[in-house]
Amino acid sequence: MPVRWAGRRQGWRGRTLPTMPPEPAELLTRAFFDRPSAEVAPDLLGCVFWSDSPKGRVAVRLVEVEAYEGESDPASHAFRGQTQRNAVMFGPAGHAYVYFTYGMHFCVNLVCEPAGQPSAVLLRAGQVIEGAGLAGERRPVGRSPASARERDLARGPGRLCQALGIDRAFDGTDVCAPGSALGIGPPETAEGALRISRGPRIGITRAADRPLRFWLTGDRHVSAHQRVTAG
DNA sequence: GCACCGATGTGCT
DNA sequence: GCACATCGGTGCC
Repeated sequence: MPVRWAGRRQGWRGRTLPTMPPEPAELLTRAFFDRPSAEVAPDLLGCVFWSDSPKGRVAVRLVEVEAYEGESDPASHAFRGQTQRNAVMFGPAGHAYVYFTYGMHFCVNLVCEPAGQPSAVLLRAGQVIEGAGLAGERRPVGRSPASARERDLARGPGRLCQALGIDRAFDGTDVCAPGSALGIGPPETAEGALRISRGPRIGITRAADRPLRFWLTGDRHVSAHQRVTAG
């Protein structure tokens, strides 16, 4: 009998895991996301995030995330208060905040903490574990070798959204609700103790020293180079 | 492998 | 205007 561990408030790292079913049938609960983003972020590593469309499902195993806080975090979109663009960040936990950036890319975050306390975790990179064919169709055909193309399918926040077909239409999607176009579940298999590194966030200029980026140590699907390790 | 740069839309200082 | 939670190409090591 599988333990309903996805419903626990705490993360599961360091615990002995029960045998999981082959399909990620269980969803992470809203209580899981109802915590500070810096606590949620490392617990998301190894989890399975997916999108459903008429063409099928694409699922990734998350390998790199970044925590963004609210008014205390100058790098957060919520820092200057609520606008139409960032409204979802000010809503309840467990919803997807999708924004458009650099004129051509989307990024997806999962909102943490209760309504009125804006914080979120940016999903920066993953390993495609289901629907690689569909993900490849959505990504431009490059000249790279096949192994690099597999690695690059969802390596980086813009690529991850492209592979999963995520755009602004997904803004506000409840990832904790069964049947949503976006969903997230616990790791598919007991992975043992994951080796997690942390360091400064990427691509920001303000509060660039805070170590709020988390990634799986040594994983080749992580987006940027793993220069800085602080634990 | 690494550095640089242009493409592009949106939301602000 | 300009800064941006980016990416893919080119050129060089």
